[in-house]
Amino acid sequence: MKQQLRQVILAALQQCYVDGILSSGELPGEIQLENPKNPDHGDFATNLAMTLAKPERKAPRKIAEALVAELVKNPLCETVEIAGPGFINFRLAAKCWHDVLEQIMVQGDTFGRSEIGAGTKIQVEFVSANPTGPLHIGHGRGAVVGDAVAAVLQAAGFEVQREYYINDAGNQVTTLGRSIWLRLRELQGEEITFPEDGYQAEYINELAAKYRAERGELAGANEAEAIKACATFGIAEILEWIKADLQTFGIEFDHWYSEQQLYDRGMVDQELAKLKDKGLSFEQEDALWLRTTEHGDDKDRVLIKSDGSYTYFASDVAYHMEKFERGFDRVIDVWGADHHGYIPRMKAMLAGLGHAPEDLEVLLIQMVNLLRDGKPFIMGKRSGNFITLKEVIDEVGRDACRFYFLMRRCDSQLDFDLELAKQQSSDNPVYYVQYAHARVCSINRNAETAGVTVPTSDTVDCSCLKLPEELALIRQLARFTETIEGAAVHYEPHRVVFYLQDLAAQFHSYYNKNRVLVDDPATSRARLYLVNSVRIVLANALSLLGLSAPERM
RNA sequence: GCGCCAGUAGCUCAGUUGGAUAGAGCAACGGACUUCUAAUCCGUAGGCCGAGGGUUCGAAUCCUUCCUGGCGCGCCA
Repeated sequence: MKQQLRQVILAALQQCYVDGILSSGELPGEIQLENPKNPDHGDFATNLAMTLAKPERKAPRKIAEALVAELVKNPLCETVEIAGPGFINFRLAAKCWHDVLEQIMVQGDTFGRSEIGAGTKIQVEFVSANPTGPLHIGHGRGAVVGDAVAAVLQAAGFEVQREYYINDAGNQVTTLGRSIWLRLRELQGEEITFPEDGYQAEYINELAAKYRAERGELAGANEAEAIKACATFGIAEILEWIKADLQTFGIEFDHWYSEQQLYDRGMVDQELAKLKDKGLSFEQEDALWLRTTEHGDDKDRVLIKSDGSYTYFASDVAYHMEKFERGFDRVIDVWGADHHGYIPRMKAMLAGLGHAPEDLEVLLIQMVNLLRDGKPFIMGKRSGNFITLKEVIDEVGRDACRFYFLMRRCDSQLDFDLELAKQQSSDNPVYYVQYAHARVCSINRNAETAGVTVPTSDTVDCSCLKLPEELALIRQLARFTETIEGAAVHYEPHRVVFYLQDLAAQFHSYYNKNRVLVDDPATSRARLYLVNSVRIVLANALSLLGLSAPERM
C-alpha cells in the first residue's frame, strides 16, 4: 500500500519537473511516508515538500501546491491536502482498503511475510548457557527474544539458522565433574569437605545419585579419570534438562554446536594459525596475544596463556571465524548484558579479518528482576531460594511467560512479577490479545448456527464497510507487514507485541460499538469478512511470537 | 577512573529514518451487560520527556557537558 503510494508521488514529482513547475530535478532517495497519529491528517502523510524546500529554494507550501495539483488526478487518492508547515496528507479511496482484506484472505497464514531479506543468510546464536546447571529466568528471556528475532527475520525473507553453542570445554566442566564426584563419595559414606568454589546446588546431589543408580560405585579408577567421567555424565544430563526446558518453552534449535568438538577437530589451532599468518597475533611473555587494540579495543587480549592452555576468548574467536566460513552473511549473538564488555574485542577480531562491524550484531539482554507481589525475589545459588526457568513456566504458563519477555525492548531491564504474570485477568495483556482471537472464533460459531458463512473475496460486498472504525481497523491490518519488516531490520520483536496489543484494542472497541451479525445479510457477511481478516492477522502475529491462538477462553 | 545500557504520567513502559496537539496499560474517579463471550468497552484526571547548552523550518529522538541508577573493565568462564 505504502509502496504503491510512493510510486504515485514519484510520478507526480517527475511530472512537475517535465511541466517546469518545479526545477531542481532533485529526486529523493526514498519518499518518506508516515502513518499520522491524528486521523484528521489522513491515511498517510509525507514531508516531501519540506525536504525539497532547500534545493528548490521555494516555500514548502508552494511546492506542496504544485505536487497536489498533480496528485489529485490519481484515482487512488480520495483527498490530498496541504497542512501545517507543508505536509501533504492523503486519504485513500475505500477501494484500496478493501483490497487489503482480499490480500489477507487469499494469503492466509502467509500474510505478513515479505522478501526484503531474500538471499541473506543469518545465524542467530542464543541461550548458549553453560551446561553446568539448569536454565534460570535470565536464560529464558534470552531464549524467547532470540527465538522471536529469528522468527521475524524468517518472516521478512531472511534465511535463518538457530544455533546453541554448548560451552562443554573449560574449567567449569572440571568444576562440575569434581562437584558430582565429591557428592558421589559422600553417598558412598565418605566424609568430605566440599570446596568453596564447587557447585553447591541441590541438583548436583541428584546427578550424583543418578550416576550411582546407573553406573554403580566408583571403581578403583584414579581421581582425574573419575572426575572426567562425572563431568561427561553431568554435562550430558544437564544438556538433556536444557533441551527439555526449551522444548516446553516451544523453542527449537537447528543446530547444537559443541565447543569441545571445536577443539577435537583442531579448529581452534587452525583458526589461530590463520590469525598468526595475517600478523594479527603476537607472542609476549610466553603467551599468545590478539592485537585487538588496532581496531578500537582498550587492550590486546590473550589467546593462549603462558601455561599453554587456551582462554575462553580463543575458542570464541575460532568459533566466530568458523561461523563466517560456514557462509553466513550476518551473525547475531544474543548475550546477557553483563557480557557487554566482550563486544569490542570480538568486533576488533572480525575487523582485523576484514569484516564490517555490522556483520556481527550482539543483542544484549538486560537483567530480569524477579518479583513476587511487588517484592524482590532474591535469587542466591547458596540461599536455596533458587527458581529455575522450568518452575517459572510451570507456575506462570508458557504464553504469559513468553509474552512478558517480549513486551519490552531487550536492552531495558525487566521486572517480572510472578503473581502478576500468573493472573488470568484483564491485568494480563497476553489474555487481552488472545481473547480478541477467541471472540472472532465465537462470532464465527454464532454465524454458522445462523447459517451465515464467511464470504469469499469475489462474493463479498465491501461497500458495506465504510464506518470510520472499520477503515481504521483495515489500516491497522495493512501495517502488519511493515511492522514485521521493522522488527526484523532492527532486531526488535517487541514491535510485534505492541502491534498486537493495538490491533486487539481496536477490535475490542469495534466489537463493543457494532454488531457483526445484523439483520442486513450483506452487512453481516462483509463484517464477518473483516473480523476474520483480523483473526488471521492476530493468529499470524501470535504464532510468530510462539504464542497460542485459542478459539475459546 | 574508563566503557556500555537506561532515565518519558503515581507505577510499568511504547514512541519508526528527526515531524503536526508526547501515547498505552495498571492504579484513581465516573459510566455501559434482557443484544455475537464484561478476560470487554466508553469517559475524567494525570507530563519541566533527568538538567543545561548546541545543530534546524522542526528535537523525547542527533551532538556536547553534567546528574542519577544498573552492569562491566582477568593469562576467569
